[in-house]
Amino acid sequence: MRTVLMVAEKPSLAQSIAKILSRGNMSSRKGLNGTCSVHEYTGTFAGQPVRFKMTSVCGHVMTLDFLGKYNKWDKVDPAELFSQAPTEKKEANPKLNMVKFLQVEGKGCDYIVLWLDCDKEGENICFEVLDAVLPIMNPTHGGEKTVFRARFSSITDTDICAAMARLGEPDHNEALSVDARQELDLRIGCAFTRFQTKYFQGKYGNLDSSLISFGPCQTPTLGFCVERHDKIQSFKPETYWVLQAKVNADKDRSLLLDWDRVRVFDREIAQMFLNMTKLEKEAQVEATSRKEKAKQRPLALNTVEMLRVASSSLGMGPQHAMQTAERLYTQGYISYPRTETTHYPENFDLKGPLRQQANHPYWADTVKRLLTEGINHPRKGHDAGDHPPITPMRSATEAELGSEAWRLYEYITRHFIATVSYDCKYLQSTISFRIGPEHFTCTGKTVISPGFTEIMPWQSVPLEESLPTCQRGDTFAVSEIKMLEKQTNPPDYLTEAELITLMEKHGIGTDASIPVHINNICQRNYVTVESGRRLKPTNLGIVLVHGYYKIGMDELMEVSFSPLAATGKPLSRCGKCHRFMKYIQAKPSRLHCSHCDETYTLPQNGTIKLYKELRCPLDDFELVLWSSGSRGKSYPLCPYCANHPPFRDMKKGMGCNECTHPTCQHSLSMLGIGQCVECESGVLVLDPTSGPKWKVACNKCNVVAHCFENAYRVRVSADTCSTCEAALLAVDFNKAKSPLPGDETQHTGCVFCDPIFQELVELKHAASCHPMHRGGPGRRQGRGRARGRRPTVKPSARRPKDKMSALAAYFV
DNA sequence: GCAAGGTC
Repeated sequence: MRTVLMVAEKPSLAQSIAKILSRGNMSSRKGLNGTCSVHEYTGTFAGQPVRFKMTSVCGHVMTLDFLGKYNKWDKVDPAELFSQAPTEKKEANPKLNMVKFLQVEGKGCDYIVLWLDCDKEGENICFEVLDAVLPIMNPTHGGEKTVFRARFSSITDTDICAAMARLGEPDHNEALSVDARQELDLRIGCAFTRFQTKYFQGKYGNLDSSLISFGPCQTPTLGFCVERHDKIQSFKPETYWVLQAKVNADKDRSLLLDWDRVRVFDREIAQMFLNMTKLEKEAQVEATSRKEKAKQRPLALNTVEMLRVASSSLGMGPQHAMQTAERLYTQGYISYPRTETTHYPENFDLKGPLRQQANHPYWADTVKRLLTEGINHPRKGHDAGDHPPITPMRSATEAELGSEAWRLYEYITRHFIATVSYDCKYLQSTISFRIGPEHFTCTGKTVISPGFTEIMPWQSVPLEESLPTCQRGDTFAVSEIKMLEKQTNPPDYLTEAELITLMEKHGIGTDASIPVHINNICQRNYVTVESGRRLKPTNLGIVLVHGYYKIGMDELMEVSFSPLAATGKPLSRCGKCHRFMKYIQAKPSRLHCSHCDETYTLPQNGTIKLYKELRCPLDDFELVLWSSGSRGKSYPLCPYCANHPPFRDMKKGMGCNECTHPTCQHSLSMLGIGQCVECESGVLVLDPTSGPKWKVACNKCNVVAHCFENAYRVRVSADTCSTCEAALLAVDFNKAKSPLPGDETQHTGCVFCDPIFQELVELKHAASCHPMHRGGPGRRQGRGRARGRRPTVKPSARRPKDKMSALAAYFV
């Protein structure tokens, strides 16, 4: 007979599930670690009779840590922990000998069914179990499937049986996401903790810097406390004014009325309203209403709510409350105390636990009444698929439990009785008054039936005097009307209960770990617990959190500045997503693609325009035209190439006039004419956008040659000058404006050597006309053919030897 | 000596 090994996440679940699947017909024994049990029974699986072995692990089998040698704080740079230090998986709890236990039980098994909790951590534990067990299980028979995953959402007969009937496979990706989470937690936590601790160690006399920890959960937890502290510190009280009126209800009773305007923040305005009402002798009833309202019974109790109430009403910290609850659970007084669920399964036996309380000295009457008159169905809550809500399982007295455990038990029990009790019903009466032109209201509540508030008296509708019976048109004598000056108050420090709510809302920690994180920030001396279990950050806690904000800077900057995506104007299209990028003019000017979340720096100190919607042939980004002004130079550039140079000999920030692309029409290769007359490495490049005041500009220095004014077309020819190797320019003029001899409108020649062009070219500097920069005798006038390649050949090799003075005269 | 997750 083949054997099916089944593994749950914890011993209690293995037992419950085995009980359901075996219909109570199983034999149980303890495993070798003394903690996990094995429940065995027979049944059918995959159409054959089999033996089932249901057991469990105890949470995670493995834990992630750095290799042992990285434990030496003095010898390891924390930065190494952040990225390079290798990690290894170790047994989470060596005492439990979990791997050995799984292997002993798994040996000789043919199939495995994974009953781990149905969340990511559970999925990860599936693979921890498989790593331990698969190598020692029987070999598979002809590719038959042997690994199964049971997916269930509650521990009920129907759900468990349905899961068994529809087994799937474990999800490796979910498990891997937990591996990633573990590694991030470890690296971030350890690296920053060691860095902070070492940084502050021995620096300040009054600071206990033995351990200054940082973590992805504990630090945000502390952050909430400091945030509240900052709100208190920066609070500026405001004065406001309220009108308060009293009317005579009966002979000896007066009624306090609330002003419909609630309050005003301007004294003179308040005074004006007072003046308008203070001489009135009567308050007139304008309307009355009576509405029946209900205060809902509580949802069934889950861990987080229990911790909240333990803190706020019992003054019991979450860690302590959890320990107490666990003891009550192991002693059989309450059900499993770690659950997110606030919904009882349909077939949950609510009367059983209730009957247990029928003779309790404190609430026997209430319970007996519920049992005889019928219980109310609990409200529909949230089913997280883990465990039923926290429920008292057995009656207990204070003497039996001791004061602390009793108080928690009493609360859990009262809460449970409340969930099967009726809502509290009350009558809300409202009378609307008018005194002069101003409106006032008076409300009163009277309880119709207390419902659950009988067992939870602290939830009672506060006793209020009932309102006099009256109707529209009645009048009451005004006994007093006055103006009260009050002030807005700062919030108080965060209560533990509020912190738990914030953590839950922001997904910091889990129901099981929230108490640990809160405990951590207390133990590390980041916060102290004040009266009413309010958490007041210490100087250390405040300084740390403020420091993190400063490092992040965003928090401070965003107050005054808007993010990139919300700034700038659409200019050119991104080559990746083909959406418009925004041009941010503020220095340093850049283009930002909000879709790709990429920023491209642009050359500074000039203007940027779209360049005819032309695109770079390399990356499809739309080109932009950079210009230093009408008398300066301009060139197209590709935003992507300028930030990611496409060729080896290009540098960041280069435009198309320095691009060595062999065929692109905007490149140096196609528009370059010859070496610069002034600088060593520059090349004069035709600016194709400059007509009709054509320019040739050096792509390195600020030399600009103005030429061929009024030509309607200037092109760089493929031919070169036979004397100086510079590229020839082909120039076209209109007939009317042609400066060419005869009636010529076209001419092709060398810009340096051609006598006809001599009159048509003038050298200037882009930025300055200082004589120092003018070309002249003795200065360097190298130039040469640069087309198709950068002038990598030394200028001197191609410099015409006998033309120095001629060129000097020519260009000045 | 460090994190966070699971469970005892």
